[in-house]
Amino acid sequence: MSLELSEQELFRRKSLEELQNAGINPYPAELFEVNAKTTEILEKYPTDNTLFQKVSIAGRMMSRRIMGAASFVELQDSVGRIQLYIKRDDICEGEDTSFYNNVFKKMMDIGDIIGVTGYVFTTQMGEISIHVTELKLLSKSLKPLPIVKEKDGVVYDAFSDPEQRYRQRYVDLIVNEGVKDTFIKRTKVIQSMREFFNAQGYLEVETPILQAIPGGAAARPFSTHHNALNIPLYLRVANELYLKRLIVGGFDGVYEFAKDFRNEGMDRTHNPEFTVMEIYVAYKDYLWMMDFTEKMIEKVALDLHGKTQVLFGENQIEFKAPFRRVTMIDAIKEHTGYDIKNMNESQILNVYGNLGFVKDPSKGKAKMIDEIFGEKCEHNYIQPTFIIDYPVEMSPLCKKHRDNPELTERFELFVNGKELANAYTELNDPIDQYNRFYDQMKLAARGDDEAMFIDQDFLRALEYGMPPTSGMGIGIDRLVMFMTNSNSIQDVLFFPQMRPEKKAVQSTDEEFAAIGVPELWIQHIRKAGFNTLSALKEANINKLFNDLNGFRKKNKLDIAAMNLAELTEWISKI
RNA sequence: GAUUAUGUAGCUCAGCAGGUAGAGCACAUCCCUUUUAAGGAUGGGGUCCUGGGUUCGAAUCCCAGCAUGAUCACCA
Repeated sequence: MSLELSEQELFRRKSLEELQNAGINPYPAELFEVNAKTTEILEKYPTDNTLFQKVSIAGRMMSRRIMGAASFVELQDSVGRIQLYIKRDDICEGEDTSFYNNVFKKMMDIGDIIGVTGYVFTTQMGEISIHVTELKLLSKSLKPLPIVKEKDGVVYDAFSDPEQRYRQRYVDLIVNEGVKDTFIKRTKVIQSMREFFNAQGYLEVETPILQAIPGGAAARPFSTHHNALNIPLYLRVANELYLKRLIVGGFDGVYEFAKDFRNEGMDRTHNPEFTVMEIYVAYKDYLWMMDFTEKMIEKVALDLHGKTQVLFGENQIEFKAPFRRVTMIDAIKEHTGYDIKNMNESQILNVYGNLGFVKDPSKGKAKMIDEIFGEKCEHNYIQPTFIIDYPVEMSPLCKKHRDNPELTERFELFVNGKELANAYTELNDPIDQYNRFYDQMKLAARGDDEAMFIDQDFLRALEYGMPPTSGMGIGIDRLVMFMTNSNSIQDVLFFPQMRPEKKAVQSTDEEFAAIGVPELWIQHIRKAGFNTLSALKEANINKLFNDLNGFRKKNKLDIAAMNLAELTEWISKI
């Protein structure tokens, strides 16, 4: 990024000054009365063209075509765009045409926010437009916007650089069609789910983000430090253990839309902070929760799209309940041919090896089964599918299966080959829970760095008694990706995590002046590439001398040539 | 973290057998009273990501770094 203002930015700053000199406040304080939206006009006017004959509307000027004494402007408000027809004699008073010729044509630019009043009509080309009778500048734009044009669905000169789109999301939202809609849909997804939960009387709650023991999921946490208590604290990786404490406390159902934080890799489907909805309902089991989950997702699809089929990439996903249910063992049998039912650890190790995995003694039975599933099965489940009944070691917070103590009552929902939701019949036997935590410690000792810590207070809560409960967590970012046909998590987060932007350092004018650089030279020295005093000092003085005078000559600067003595004098003062 | 691609004007991109840096849009000036991504004419605008190296000469070739994307690893 250049430190200097571009020519276009300089023009706009000059226009700003000229506006002020002309007595026009480029940033007026008073409200601007708006009585219509662009899309509302475009929808209603064709059916009744007596409407909108005294319309007042505000937004951003996105394009401008000046045809002599008349101009066409595209005005963009929060919902859409409409064309304005601006005629010199209609916005000027009497013979004085300066408002049109100077203020509108010269001092205003694409990107400025304006308010207009006028009446709606249809142009000869058949486009519904506003014939402007009054025009007011509401906010001057000093940075030129990227100009994106579109005709018949073809976009020209799209603003597409991901770095700029994500770092400057505001620009992305202004110029790229459809970006706003994705985020509106994101909010609708959450609203739809909230309605679904509230209708059944479940309580939305908030639980700690800063946790002394980061529990509830096997993941590496971010750590921080609390000064007053002088203890380490962690950003939560899950809120599960807190929500279950609330079920112990006597709520029938609690849920939270939670930001979780995991200190792991970033890619198209992972951001360090992400949103998860977790819900826990007393006196239910995972079979009930499957019904509940598929109904919830069906409702979300209907609320967003009015139908249950949603296009994702090349796949048409059918979210109509009920979803298919497959046990993990059947899934592995189906996709590898191996029936691992009733196998012990060494038998599974064999299968694991046969399937081409590298044997690793730190990996327990469950971890191997999980890898086999992840590698061989997961990607096959394009249509929503519940995978159920996971091995017990993989699920330390989940109740053992009612029919088979090797398994747990757990399901994960897969869509388009990706995990979307995860749920259990929750473990509420405190002794069993203690033993499972203990097993996790042993796994940790074997080298599994994702094994969980023991949360003593959570065990204490279970000792008081937790009703049979089912809990479910669902990744909101992923759900939104599916519902908006977004290929990347960065497209459904307003501000995805990025590496910090490089900040170019620059010495101030005062610092340059302090070593004796004449005011006239300061900006030219910067422009010639010497932004800091230390850059001057480090440069070879003869090269510096040549560079600066070369710059002067090349740019035909109307200032005296630099002499070497003068230059040496500056450098000596740094 | 690994591999790889990309980084040139405000935006989108050409240029790269090494020899004065280009286009479209945007911008400026002038002309034009209803245009439809674009009315006409003329013009200005560049640390070719950064730093080294090779060379008489580097946007172009080599090395390192930075940023971004993709793939993989990591992520139940």
